[in-house]
Amino acid sequence: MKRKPAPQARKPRADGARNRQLLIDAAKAGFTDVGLNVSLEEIARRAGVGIGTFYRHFPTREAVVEAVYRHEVEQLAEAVPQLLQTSPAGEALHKWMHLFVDYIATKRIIAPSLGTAAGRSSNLHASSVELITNAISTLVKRAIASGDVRKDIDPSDLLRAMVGVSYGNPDTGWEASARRLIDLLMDGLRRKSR
Amino acid sequence: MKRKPAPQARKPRADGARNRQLLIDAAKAGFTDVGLNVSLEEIARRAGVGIGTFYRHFPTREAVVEAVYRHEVEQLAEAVPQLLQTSPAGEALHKWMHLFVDYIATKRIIAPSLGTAAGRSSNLHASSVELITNAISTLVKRAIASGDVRKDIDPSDLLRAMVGVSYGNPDTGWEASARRLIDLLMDGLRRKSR
DNA sequence: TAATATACGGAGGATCCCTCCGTTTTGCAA
DNA sequence: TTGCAAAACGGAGGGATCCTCCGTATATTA
Repeated sequence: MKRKPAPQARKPRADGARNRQLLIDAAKAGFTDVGLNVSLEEIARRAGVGIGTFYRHFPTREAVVEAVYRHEVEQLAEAVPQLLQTSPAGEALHKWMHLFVDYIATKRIIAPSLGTAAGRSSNLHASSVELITNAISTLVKRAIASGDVRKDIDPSDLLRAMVGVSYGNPDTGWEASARRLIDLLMDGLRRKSR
Repeated sequence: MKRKPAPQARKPRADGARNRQLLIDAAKAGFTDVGLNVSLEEIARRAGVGIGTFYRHFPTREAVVEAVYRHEVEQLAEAVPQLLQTSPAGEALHKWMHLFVDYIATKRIIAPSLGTAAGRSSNLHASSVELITNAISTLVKRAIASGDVRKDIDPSDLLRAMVGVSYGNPDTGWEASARRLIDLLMDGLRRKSR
């Protein structure tokens, strides 16, 4: 029987957190540069850490893929307040839509590996859908309130349009095309319905 | 400068063709038994050939995956005339629908690896869609002509229904469920609209 | 049957996966 | 500050896999 006189956990070590982030960044770079099958040792090499460190943070390849994806979604969500602070609402929405293209770009690469270990992956999917929906809803509301875009915009429709713009396309050159269409979409949004 | 006095190629060696087929069968078995990541050496072992022979037939893992898929589709197409010869048209259609479940079963496994080497894979997809569409159209037409099924059946709808039955389902037990639904579907088809 | 194009088989070097453990660093308390 | 223990680091190394290369065996043709 053990007492637990000090349930207060120790503060997580700074190097641990730093290396974890380095690994996630290196993994994303590796996926986009080399492909979904980058060797885990190369990811560790890019991050400047030993292979042992890699495996302590991510016990399986799946784990690092999931971490990269989760980080992408979080970035998308966290960008919202920051964009709203530094740009007018309409411009914030526009910039965010371009961030979304980045997000889709990496998602297209790692998607085949995301669903592999079924089960809890559906949780991941559900929570990411929610985060993204909230993000775009907030941005649209603010842009409507500030008069930057027309009033009759359903955030879900806009989201679907962006997904369609990014997914329905052929493999090569989809990204440039998606960005052009996003700009077009934004022009349309700005035509106020008065 | 070389002449080409005898453009007639030599007949392909029998052992080569045989081993190629053995490898495709072994690969399919390996994918379903072990998973998409079976080692290529195990596939060669199952086929009873050396690893060198494997690589001569399939230079990459992708190549063998594609060959397995192509073979599945071909089997589906080739089954049509044979079924029509040995069974009444309605039964032929019913049997073929069950073959289709087998096809989906392996497709579900290897699909993540099919799109990997983009580009010509779209050709593969297009041609397989065509083969399958032709197959089911032929069967439906014959079954209608023989009076085995009702007249108002659109082969494309039927195909979509079968895909939906097989794909919309959860991971475990989908196959049994799909087969039950297929039988149900067939019962519905047999109710003549007169 | 002889000749030769074709296919076979597997050894071996390179790479990758993952574990294990001695060493180093960091946070906390004295 | 200093000392200590928890936490993290790094990389050697065994096992598995990938893929090439080349000597040997076999089918086809004449």
